[in-house]
Amino acid sequence: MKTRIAIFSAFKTLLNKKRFDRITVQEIIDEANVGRSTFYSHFETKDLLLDALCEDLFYHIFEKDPCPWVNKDEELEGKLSHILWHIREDKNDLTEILLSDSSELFMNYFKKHLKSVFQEHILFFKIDVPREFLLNHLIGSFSETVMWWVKEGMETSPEEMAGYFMKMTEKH
Amino acid sequence: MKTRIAIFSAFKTLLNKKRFDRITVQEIIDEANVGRSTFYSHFETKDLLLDALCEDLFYHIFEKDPCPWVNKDEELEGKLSHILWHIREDKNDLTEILLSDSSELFMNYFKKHLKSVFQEHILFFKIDVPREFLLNHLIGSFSETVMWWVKEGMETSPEEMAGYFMKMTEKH
DNA sequence: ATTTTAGTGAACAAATTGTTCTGTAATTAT
DNA sequence: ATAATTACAGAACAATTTGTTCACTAAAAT
Repeated sequence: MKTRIAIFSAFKTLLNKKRFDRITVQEIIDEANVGRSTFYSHFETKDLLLDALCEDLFYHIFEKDPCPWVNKDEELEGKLSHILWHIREDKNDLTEILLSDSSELFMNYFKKHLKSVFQEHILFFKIDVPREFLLNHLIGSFSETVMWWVKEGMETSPEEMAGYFMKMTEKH
Repeated sequence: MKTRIAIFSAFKTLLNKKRFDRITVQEIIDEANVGRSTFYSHFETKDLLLDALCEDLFYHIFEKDPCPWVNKDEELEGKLSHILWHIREDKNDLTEILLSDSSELFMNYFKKHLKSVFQEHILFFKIDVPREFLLNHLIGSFSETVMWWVKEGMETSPEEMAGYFMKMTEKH
């Protein structure tokens, strides 16, 4: 477990310095102070390391657990600000990574999870466009919202931010 | 010039088969039937080849030239459907590339150009959110719209598609 | 105390990168 | 037509990277 964390940590450090596809396994090994064979016994591939890191980073953010500061019967807007809270509170360098050159890789993972969030609320939107288009639009534009927010330093409060997003896609 | 086209063509072929970062210069050379030194005399790097290809692919789409099917004093919706027309009419395998695993790389380039398009119309939106957020939202969600449209086979007409997009972000 | 389990690091072949060099074909200019 | 210039081929190069294997050591669990 200690090795796994060391590799994750080294990987995150490197992600802040250079693009994912320019990072070599060798560099990760050196940065993590880990034997070559040890790395490969933990992760088959650099890609699978990325997947594992995503899992690790986003696990908390989408947990279904009740959260002290939001009630269970929350509306979409509440759920979204809940997600924003988690991102800001995160202690795993998630926001640093979202500022890196490889942020898209992580956003892709993020979007996959967002799908189920929006799917539950899709029927409340009374806009006359194909449902699949609407879903895609909401996922895409919310993840863009998150990226913008993080880049701006997350000074706007999560609630206000969720409010901005909702304003953009009024239910009519 | 012939060599340049051969390299572009080989690169596009490979992009349909595998991710950008898994494509090697060697493969491009082999596919293009081009000498090693020839490749490097044309493109310093695989990354710069990508840039050049983007330039090539998107040049026509954002050209300012008057277009037969749209008048000059077009509104945003008209401009957007104009862009969609160009994407569908394109004969440079653009849509194939937008379906590839490396589509994000091309969408990033696309977004850069979209900025100026939306900037000219940003003041017409009367939504009470920060202007920079609004701009980011429009660029992001329109590029998501394009991706969705391409993935769906571009069966919806450009005009209708632009209409869907505009419906999502009503000016209030 | 002994048996797993986890980690080290060296060595390996194969592949890739970017450069340099020599030689050849194709243009362009004179 | 001849000469000069430019474009391309392809071999060779050292340096790096990749993924695997092996023999060996440290730590944990039984």
